[in-house]
Formats: sequence, structure tokens, C-alpha cells
Amino acid sequence: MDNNLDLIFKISTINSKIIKNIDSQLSIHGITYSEFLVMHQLSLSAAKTMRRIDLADKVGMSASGITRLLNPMEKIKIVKKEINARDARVSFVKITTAGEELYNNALKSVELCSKEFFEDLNNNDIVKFLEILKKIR
Amino acid sequence: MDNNLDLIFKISTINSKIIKNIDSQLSIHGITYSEFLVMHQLSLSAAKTMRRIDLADKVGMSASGITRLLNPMEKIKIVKKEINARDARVSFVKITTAGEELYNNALKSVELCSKEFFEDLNNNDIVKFLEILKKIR
DNA sequence: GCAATATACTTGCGGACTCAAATATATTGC
DNA sequence: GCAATATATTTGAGTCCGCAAGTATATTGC
Repeated sequence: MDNNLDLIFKISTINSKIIKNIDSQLSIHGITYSEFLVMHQLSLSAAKTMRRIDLADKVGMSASGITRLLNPMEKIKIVKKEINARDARVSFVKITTAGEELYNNALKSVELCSKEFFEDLNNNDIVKFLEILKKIR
Repeated sequence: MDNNLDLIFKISTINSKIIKNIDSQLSIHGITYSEFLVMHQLSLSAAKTMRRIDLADKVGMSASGITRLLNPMEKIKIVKKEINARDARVSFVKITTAGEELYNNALKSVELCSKEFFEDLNNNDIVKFLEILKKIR
């Protein structure tokens, strides 16, 4: 009956295990999981540039969280702020070349690590898994 | 190919969505998700009593996290500390009658909420889902 | 039987967030 | 065209939690 509840607990247990593991891998590159996530989104985006609000939304953080996360990243020049001539309220964030290089290296670690997690799943499992996740409201 | 990575992002997105939702439901009862988790574990355990360390382990928190989490819970008497005659290092935590009452009400909210998340999944999906989660390392 | 080590827990400090308020700019309705 | 409202971002205050160090007690090996 309370498979539902059970499911939620299992998801959150697995999630924190995964994040912890990835975070420890990323610390070798000197970045956190959140920083990796923003670089990932930026490098996927057109022109490697996004509004801070959209970034916040994509990575599941608040706007203020993004501000505080990006500050040190700007300082070490892995991302940079760009103003918007059309709308002075928004400021774009762009991943720099150095940032992309860092990201690509980090990505390799994360991919290796994620492969391990799912080693026991066959392709069918993964497809099914993605399908099920899509059905969650 | 990078279904793996995709999977991880989806899991963590869904996880934070779920926790946020549950947390907002639980705030009506005046408790957080972590507090709910410890009450859940306590009410499942034999004699409704656990060592702090085992509790930490079960809910995926550090020992210090548990100490800080339990302090206010002891103050409002939903759990209470019990000493161990055999080993003076350990202190047990027991959920009180008031705590169990609170937990049972909160549980109803959480169950309702979790049912909604998985509304579009049939029984087969849920079984498959649990199976797959078990295969993750 | 006692020094060395292990275990259970708490405390000090700090990091990573969030929410609400503050600020600055845009848009809308009249 | 300007007041009212909406949007994007930053800042202040506070929460939650982890790590490392501190304290207290138990166990182990000699």
C-alpha cells in the first residue's frame, strides 16, 4: 500500500547518495555540484548565455541563490556578466572559454561516475526509467 | 549516450520538487521533512526508540545534524531522550504519545501528497520503478 | 589494569541555500 | 504621459546542515 511513501524515501536516499558522490568527484576540479549544473546549462544554451532567472529556474534554485553562486564564479572568470541593452533589469551570464574547458574536464568525471551508478541497468531499464520519471507529476 | 547524466539530473529535479511539496504540506503541521523522517523511523522501530547514531544513519544525516534537529523536538516534547544504563555514551530517543499523534496526522498529508505525484503510474510501473531503484549502486 | 584506540554524542564554525525586503527598470491601463 | 503594477536582480537575516574538534565513556591489547 505505501509503496508511494517508500518510493519517495528511496528516491531521496538515492539522490543524496548520487549528489554526494558526484560532489566529491567535482571537488577535484574545485567546483560544486551546483556550479557544475550552471555550467552545464550554460554550455547547452544558445550563445552559451542565459538570463540569471532562467538559469535559476533550470537548475532549481532561487534567484538569490544564483546571485550568490555566480559571484565567486565571476571572480575566477569561469563565467562573466553581460548587460542587456534592451532591458536594463536583466543581466546575462556567459560561460567563458576557461569555464568551458573546466566544464569539459568536470563532465568527464561526472560521466564516469554516473556510468558506475547505473552499471547494473540495461538499456531497457534506462528507457523504462526515463519513461516512468516522465510520468511523475 | 548521455542518458546517464540526463537520468541523474531528472532524479535530482524530481527529488527537490517532491521534497519542496511535502515540506510545504508539513509546514501546516509545524514540522519539516527531516523531522517527519525521524518520526517516521522512530514509529517504525521496536519500542519506538532508537540510538541517535542509528537514526542519523537511517535518515541520511550526520550525527551533529541529528543533535541539532532533535533539540527543539525535545523541547516541544514530541520526542524524549532516554539514558542507557549499559553504555553511558549512547542516549536513546523515543517518540512520545504526542509525537505519534502529530506524526499520524502529518503522515496523512504526506500520503495524500505522494499519491498525487504518482497518480499517473500504474501498479506495474511502481513495481518496475522500485526494481530499477534497487539496481542503482 | 592501564594505555591506546574506538565509539557516541555535542559544540564551534562555516557554507549553501531560502525568503522577504530593497532597488532598479519595464510594461500596462487609463 | 504617468500612476500602478510587474519583472529582474541583489542584499539582509536566518535556517539547516556538515566537518572537525572536543568531551565522555567503552573496548582492546599487552
